[in-house]
Amino acid sequence: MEQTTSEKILDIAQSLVIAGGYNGFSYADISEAVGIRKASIHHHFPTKAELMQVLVERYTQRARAGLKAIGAHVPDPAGQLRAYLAYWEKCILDASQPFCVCAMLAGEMQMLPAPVALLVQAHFENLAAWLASVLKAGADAGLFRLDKTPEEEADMLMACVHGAMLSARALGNPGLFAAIVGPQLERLKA
Amino acid sequence: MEQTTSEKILDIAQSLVIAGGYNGFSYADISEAVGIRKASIHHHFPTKAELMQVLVERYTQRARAGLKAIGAHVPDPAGQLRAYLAYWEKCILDASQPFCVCAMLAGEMQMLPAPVALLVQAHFENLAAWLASVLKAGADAGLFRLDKTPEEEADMLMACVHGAMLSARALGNPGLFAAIVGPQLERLKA
DNA sequence: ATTGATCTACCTACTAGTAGGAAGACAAAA
DNA sequence: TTTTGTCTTCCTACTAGTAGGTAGATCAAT
Repeated sequence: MEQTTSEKILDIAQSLVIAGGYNGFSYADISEAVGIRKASIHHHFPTKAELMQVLVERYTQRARAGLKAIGAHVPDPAGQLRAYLAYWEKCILDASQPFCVCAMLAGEMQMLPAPVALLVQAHFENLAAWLASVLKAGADAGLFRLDKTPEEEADMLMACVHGAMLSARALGNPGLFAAIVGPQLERLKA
Repeated sequence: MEQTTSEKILDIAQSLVIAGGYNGFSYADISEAVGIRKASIHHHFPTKAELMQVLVERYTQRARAGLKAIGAHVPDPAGQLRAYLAYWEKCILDASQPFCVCAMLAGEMQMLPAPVALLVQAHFENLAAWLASVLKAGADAGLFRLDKTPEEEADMLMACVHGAMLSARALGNPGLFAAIVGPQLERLKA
């Protein structure tokens, strides 16, 4: 076996969350897609809240690892931002993951089980902090010209990324993501 | 009677959509909030899809009227953008309408009844077109310095606004909206 | 012999939606 | 003026289907 049932369940659940959010899928949907009975999913994840907690934990952990990997493999801050944006551009263009799980769930914040909401918030904080650190490094190196503090610029950039995902989806135009986000990177350059 | 039952239903449904999206509320929720039986809601809106269609139609119509009013009452393009952003800033700060209905629904695009999805898309197009027209007017008057075409700059600004709403919600920080969106207006000024 | 994973079968609560009737408003007809 | 009919709104009572979740059995692997 190369992929456990739990992982299959999480993979399917994640794609369902990306498509329709927390209230947009059911155990029956997962059951059908994975090919096991509903009750068997409860064996792996007793409640939907626990399933979502594990799912978001896994997602945010992977995101942290991904950002760390960019930091390790790409030398300059500009390249790091480009790598981050290129990752999402690819995910959206090939429809493999056309939306951020946490951005999706952020819209439903008020209806989420508290532990899940906390994980979503933590992901936003973590992503903003990473962007801020990259922006600061770039500014210190004289590569970026920042109008505001790195933290404020990071919040602005993160919002643009999530908003670009939303626009691409609303207008059914995957290419729009890059069109919106590309110039944001350009204008940072000193 | 100063507000019809239909309007009450739409008002409640709208606040529920803003809180949790299309799949985040039920006729039972509306019933409880309005104080009439479930079946009576079906009298006014036979199906949920029809309810949502009327709701989004009303929302987008009001939005168009609001943008038109800004154009009529505020003379300069910079002031028009400021008025638009100030409107949302107020809505978010006083929590009267902490999210755009269509931005909320855009996340669930794939699960929406087709007629509703079309209305959501139309609202995005309409808002982007208004922003583009204001940006163009400002650029022609020498008030704004645009790096890209007005249409591209409009897409960027719209994404920032929606992303700022999402960040404010995810981080539980209403003030974040203005912090993100304010500098975007600043940097346009020639 | 026990454990983990799966199954069938089921539960309760809730989903959108329907059938049919009661109460009032209003206007036309007696 | 009263009566009749129609329209609107809301109701109780219901349906079929789905939600998340549980109980208990089977079976293969340890």
